[in-house]
Amino acid sequence: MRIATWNINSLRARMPRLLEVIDRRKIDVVALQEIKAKPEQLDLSGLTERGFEVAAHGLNQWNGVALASRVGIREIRRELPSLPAWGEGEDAVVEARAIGAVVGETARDSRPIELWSLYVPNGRELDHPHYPYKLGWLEALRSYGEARLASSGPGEDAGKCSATLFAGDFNVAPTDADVWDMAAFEGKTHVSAPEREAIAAIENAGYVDLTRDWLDAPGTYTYWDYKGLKFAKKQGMRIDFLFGSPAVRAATTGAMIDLEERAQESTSDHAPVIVDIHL
DNA sequence: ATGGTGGATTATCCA
Repeated sequence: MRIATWNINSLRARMPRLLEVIDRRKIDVVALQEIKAKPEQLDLSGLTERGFEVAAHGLNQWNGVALASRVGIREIRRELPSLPAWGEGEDAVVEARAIGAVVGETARDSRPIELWSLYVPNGRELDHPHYPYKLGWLEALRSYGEARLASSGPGEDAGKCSATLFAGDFNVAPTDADVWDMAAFEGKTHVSAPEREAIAAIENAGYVDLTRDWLDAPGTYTYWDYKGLKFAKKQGMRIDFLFGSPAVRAATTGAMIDLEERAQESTSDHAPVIVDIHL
């Protein structure tokens, strides 16, 4: 099963590109972020013609996530537990920045995976209220991930429960090698110690970055700002990840970042990140 | 020091 995660920066603007990536890379399941649309605004015919089931979740024009699978969607989970709300008083909402689904119980793949498409809040500035919101959001993710592993003891269906995958745009570069120039990020979000500690806590809970071992580091990034020809100058950041539980990690046979796609005209500022998993 | 680009929505906001 080939699983991709892609911050697509508008699913409506980018549907032709998504279909081309799916066809060229033979993607079975894709987690999308920044779909920038409400589910009812989407024309999904290109995906359904290819045998995909789609689940989308979005509240406004800039966040919003989706999952598309052609190995089946058995069950949809619309929100992670205990995500913090953003906003004041009556306007406070739990933003649509996570959608989960259990996918992949087919003849080819003997065990299903609980897969989450995540858009971790950006944080904006270190002194902005969105920054502690981001840290709280990551802590809620860690807590859920830890509970998932703890609940899958040997007594009860351990293999099934522990096949968990958190895929998406984490808006954190976990190490200095994951940004093109640390000096350019002094005093900025995405590289601060608390953000990196929040990612490390998810790793310490038992989740593994499935791509790191398969990449040529440094300089293998997933995001390059549209501004200033950053892709041509190889000035990017690695902020898009698939974090797998031990069962998923053991079943991973390869990974790549689709730099070909990022080089196309009219594509997202993020590249698709792709892993092969054989459970 | 500012603005550089792009999307959705419509002159700003967000990334």
